[in-house]
Amino acid sequence: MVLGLIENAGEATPYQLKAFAAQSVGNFWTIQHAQLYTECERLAKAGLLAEEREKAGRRRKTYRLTSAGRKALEAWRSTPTTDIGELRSPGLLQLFFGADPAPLARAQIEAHREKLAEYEALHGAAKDWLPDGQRLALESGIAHERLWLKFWRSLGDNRS
Amino acid sequence: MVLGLIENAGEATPYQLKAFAAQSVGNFWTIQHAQLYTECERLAKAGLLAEEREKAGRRRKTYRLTSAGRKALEAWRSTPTTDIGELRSPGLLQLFFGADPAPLARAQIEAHREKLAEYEALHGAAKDWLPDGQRLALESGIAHERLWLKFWRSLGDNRS
DNA sequence: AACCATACCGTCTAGTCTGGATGATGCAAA
DNA sequence: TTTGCATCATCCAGACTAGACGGTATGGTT
Repeated sequence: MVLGLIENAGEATPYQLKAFAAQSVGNFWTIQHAQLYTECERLAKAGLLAEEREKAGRRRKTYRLTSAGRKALEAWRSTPTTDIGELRSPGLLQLFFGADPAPLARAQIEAHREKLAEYEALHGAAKDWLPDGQRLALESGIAHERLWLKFWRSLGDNRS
Repeated sequence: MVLGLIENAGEATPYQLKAFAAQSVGNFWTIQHAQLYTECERLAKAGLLAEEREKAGRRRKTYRLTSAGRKALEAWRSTPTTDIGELRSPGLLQLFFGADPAPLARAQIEAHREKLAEYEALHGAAKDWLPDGQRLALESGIAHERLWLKFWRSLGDNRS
């Protein structure tokens, strides 16, 4: 993920990566911001990133891909994973263990509705210039949000 | 999750919990088996579980809910979460960062198809006696698998 | 010119979790 | 009796989490 973000950006500080991630890939794959700093260091030590540090002031570290980094990213990208991940929905966990469906459904509907609105706004604004992969990932996110809404609406009192 | 599993089981050793989780909640919420041992200890220390250890042989530790544990579980269960979790699909991540859709789609379709078949077999066998929450969670899993299949089939060469 | 509010940016820590190795016990078949 | 397999528990290094904390730059106010 870090290599991919840096490829997109050309070059970036960890702090910038944090901002990039927050409004794109972060919607379905999150990491802590502190992690970005250690991960960049690790990747630099492994020779996949080149590090350049400001001499004065904030002494920001800027990273860019090395050719080894580009190669590693490309290798990862061209090896289709068969890992399907997991849903990891806290609401589903509560339901699984016997929570009362109606109030849970209300809470989840509200939250998913917000998320869906956010995705749709983004999609409307960006669908024409987003790279294919990013647009497809967003569309997948939208479809999943719609499914969640359908699921939770089918429970409970059907009033929202 | 641990409290919920132990409530279901009445009493259990961490090793048994591992088995219970693997074929139920583990499908959408996984933890490492080593974690079950430390988590049970932690919960026992917090007074939520009672621990009983065999005197001889394997010296297994068996856990059951204390009344405080029952209360904590019930409190968690009756506080609907607004956390919607995240997708965290490695395949989607590759797609997002520009992977070639066709071969990726093939790999994902195959994996999701297997998972769906597993869920459907389980659903067919257990839908009549499973508690509502567990059945609904399973049905939600099935719906998501179908969505994933639809998504990945819409990419690539459409040949599977 | 001194001050202040706010954004920007990076680091740190304790506790938790991961992946997987390691090793021990019990049981049944050869 | 040995051997092999399933059962069961623990351990470790490294990674990650949640969030506190602290420093730096900028522009506006007094």
